[in-house]
Parts: sequence; C-alpha cells; structure tokens
Amino acid sequence: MKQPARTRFAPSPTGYLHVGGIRTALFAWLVARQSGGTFILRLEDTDKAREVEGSGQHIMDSLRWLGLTWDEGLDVGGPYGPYKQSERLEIYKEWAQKLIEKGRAYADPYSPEEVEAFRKTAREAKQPFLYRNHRPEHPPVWDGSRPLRFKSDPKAYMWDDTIMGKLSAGAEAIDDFILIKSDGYPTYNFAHIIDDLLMKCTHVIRAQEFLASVPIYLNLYEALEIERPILATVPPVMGPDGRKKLSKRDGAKDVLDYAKEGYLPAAMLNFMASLGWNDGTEQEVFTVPELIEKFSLERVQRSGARFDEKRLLWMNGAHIRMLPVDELSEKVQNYWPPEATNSTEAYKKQVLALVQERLKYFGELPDLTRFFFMDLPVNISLIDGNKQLGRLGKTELKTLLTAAREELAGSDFTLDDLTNRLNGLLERTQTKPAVLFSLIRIATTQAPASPGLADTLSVLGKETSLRRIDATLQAF
RNA sequence: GGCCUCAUCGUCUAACGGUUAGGACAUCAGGUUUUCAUCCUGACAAUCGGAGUUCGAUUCUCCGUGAGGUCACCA
Repeated sequence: MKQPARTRFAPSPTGYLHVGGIRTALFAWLVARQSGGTFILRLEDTDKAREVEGSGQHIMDSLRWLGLTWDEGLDVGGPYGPYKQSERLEIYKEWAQKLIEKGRAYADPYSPEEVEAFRKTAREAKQPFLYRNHRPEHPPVWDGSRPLRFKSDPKAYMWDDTIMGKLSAGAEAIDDFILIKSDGYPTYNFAHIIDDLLMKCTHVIRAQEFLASVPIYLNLYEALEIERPILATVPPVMGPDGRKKLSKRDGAKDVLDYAKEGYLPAAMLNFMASLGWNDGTEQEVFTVPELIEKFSLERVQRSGARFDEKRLLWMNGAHIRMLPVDELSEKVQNYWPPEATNSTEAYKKQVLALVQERLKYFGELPDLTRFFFMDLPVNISLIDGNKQLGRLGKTELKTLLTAAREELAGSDFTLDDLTNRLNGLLERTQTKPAVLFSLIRIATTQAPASPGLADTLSVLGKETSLRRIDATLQAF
C-alpha cells in the first residue's frame, strides 16, 4: 500500500473550469484516493484584477458534479486553513520576511515602466528577459509599496518528475521573480510554495505550462531550506485541431455544460483519464473505482493529447449502457420531454429501458422518446421516403396496414403475443419484415427511428397503437 | 530569438532492443426479422527525416524537422 498522499488542486477564480483543467484535478484526486490520502482544494485568488465573481463557487460546483470531492479546503475547512490565498496574506509576509533576513529578497526599485523598458530592449535584441541582469546594488528597504523580489542563485538543475522523467535546465532559467506584488498580494510563484509546504502536500501535480518555472521553484526551496514535494507535470490537453492548448477562447466548454447536456461524470472522468493515461491493457472503459485502483502517474503519457469529442460521446454511451435502468432513470429525470410529465414513473422506466442502448447523452432523450408520450402528426413522407414502402401503392399499403390492425386488435399486447402475431402476419401476408414492420413501425410512431417493433408496441399499449394505425389509415 | 518539453494509424493509445507494429474512437462495407442504435465480422490506416550503436532499433545516442510551453506586479 502506498503512503497516504496529500494532493491538491489549486485553481484561480478567473472563470469556469474547462475540460482541460479538470484532468489535472482528476489525476491529483486519483493519487489521493488510491493511497487513502487527502485531496485539498485551495483557491489561488491573488490576482484581484482577473478575479471573476462567483467563479469559486462555480468551480466547486463543477468538481462536485464530477465527484472529485475534497477532504480539506474551500467550504469544508481543515487543519491548515484558511484555504483561500487572499486570507493568508500575513503568512506570506512572514515567510517573505525570512527571505529578507537571509538576504534572499529585496525591494524592486524600478517603476513598472522601467522594467518594461528592460524587457523591450531584451526582446528587440531577441534575448530572453532576465531581471537579474538589472539587479540593483543597493535596493531600498522594503516597505510594502514596491514589489519584493527573490534574490535568486542562478545555477543549473537536474530533477525528477514523476511523469516527465529526468529533467534539467540551465542557470539561464533562473531569475529574480516577484514574491510579493506592490498591492500586497503574493504571486503564484511564491504563494503556492508556502501553501504546499504548510498544507503538507506530498505531491505537486500541475499542467505543463509551469514546467519552465520549476527551476525557480527549486531555487526557492533551497533558499527557504525546505524539502520539496514530489513533482509531476501533466502534458497539455490540446484543442481538436491539435494546434494549441485547449482554451476557453477556442471553444473549450465549461464542465457544467456537459452536465447540462446530460453527460455522465464517470464517462467524463474516464475520458479525461484516457487522454494521456492507460493501464497497459486493452481496456478502454473504466469505472471510477477502477480508475482509482489502476491509475498511476508513472504511466501518464509525456506528450499532449487532443480533445476528441466524438470519443467522449462514444464513451458516454458506453457508460450509459453499463448503468442499471433504475439508476439511469434517476439520472435522466430532468431530461424527459415535456409531454412525459403526466406519465407514470413505471411507464417512463419501460421507455428508458428500450432507448438505453441508443442514448449517447441525456439531451437526446426527448427526440428519442417523444412518440411514446404523444401522438405525432401523420407524416406520409416517412412512408414515401422509405426504400421498400415507397414502391408500394396506396391501396397495397392500406390493405397491409388494415390486416395488421386486425391482427393487433386481437393481441393482449404482451411482448410474446405481439412477437407471435407479427411473425404469423409476415407469413400470412407473404411480406418481408422490411415492408410489414416498417409500415407498422412508422404508423405507430411517426418517427424516423424507434426501438424494436414488438417492444415499442408493447410499451405503447393496445389503445394507443390502434389509434395511431387508424390515423395513418385515414391519411391514405 | 533563448530556454524547456514532446513526436506510433485522421484521433486516443499499446509494444523487456527481436511482434505479420496490437487495441479503441472515427470512417467505410457486410451480418443480426424493419428504421436508428447496440452487438458481431471485415476493410482502410501509423513508427517525422537522416546518421550512429547493435546480429537486430518504434524502442538507445546525435543532428535535423515539426509541434507545444515559457521568457508578467497572470496563474
């Protein structure tokens, strides 16, 4: 058994959580759960300007919908709170003070414009911008009105990343970054190091965009004389075109949009996990408990993966099919067409059992089932457009359908009886299923597609079935 | 431009240095008493290029090329 891990997900409240973002949360959650450890949710709200009202709540709603529950953090609290960085400013100041005392932090004497000028010069010279090239010899005393910078100790590093393997970077990757901004808030670069330490996080699992900053974190760990956690860098999730990282701008959807459309959290998690991870077997569909059992950071891919919605759709259908009807029934409650309002739960459940195998997401439920709840207008074009039926004349169709009506009128509409009578009718009328069954199916459903004929008739019941056949007969 | 990372079918991926390079999604074609779907069968389809190491390279090394990330008082 693994040591109980303490992992965290630390989003910033700048908007909704998109599908790329949740994979990082999922991996961290899986690591915590499979080790009997702790999953922490921390809010990195140190940028007042970018903060979006209500997005913290929205993120929590998203995680809860997915079932990525946290043991410590926002809402639930815990021994190392507060879990909102904006409420931890004093803590960061204390640690900043330690660095100042060690001579490893100093006040930035330049104005933003001056720094920008340095940056511009560097860019024009096609050089990377390094603030430390302009490090002041006698910085002013830090009074909080200026940014506080880390006095780095540039050197090369080699380190281990659980996913990426052996990594290295030269001294040029290390710079004097800002610890505390002039507004008193810490930067991510500083705050997360302190929080991960104080919250006793064993793993830092984060997206690849932070990889370039790892050397400065290593430098900071050393300056602080603290042990560093296990580092794991998750490869990026790319947009469908594979051109760039999945982002909201390029249409990455809010996780809760998938909830609304009727996706299953388990399918969503399975799909996200499969983007970059597999267990080495040919298994594709995993339940959440299976993911918890089998996941490992070591088997996570190093390259980026595209978000392929078709695969997600297939996977959702696969998960829907695995569900017991009773469970599925509870989940689709809000997706029935309005016409179903007056139907009994038992009836709806019967309908659901018939469409379960063709349901890809709950949002399709109305289109798939509407005719079970209301008589659709007779649509002769369904017959005319049918390959087999289109060839027959009105008289023939009418004769055939009349015969069917008579036969069905004698049925008790149990599945067995219907099946027998339909088969008998095939023989007696000397027609092919493609003709007879299509005709009855269209007459009784008026829908382009429906479940098996006997099943459908049985659920519709005698009265409704005959009424609809009569309506079709009249239209000929 | 510097630095970092990555590179197998269209897509997600598998393959102790030895396989006819496997599976899944998608697509196409058949089959299962109609349709749609499920299920089954089949087809299509990949190791970025070049050197090197080796009896043997998808796998190891180097050089290209391509892609992504990063170089903020954003995270």
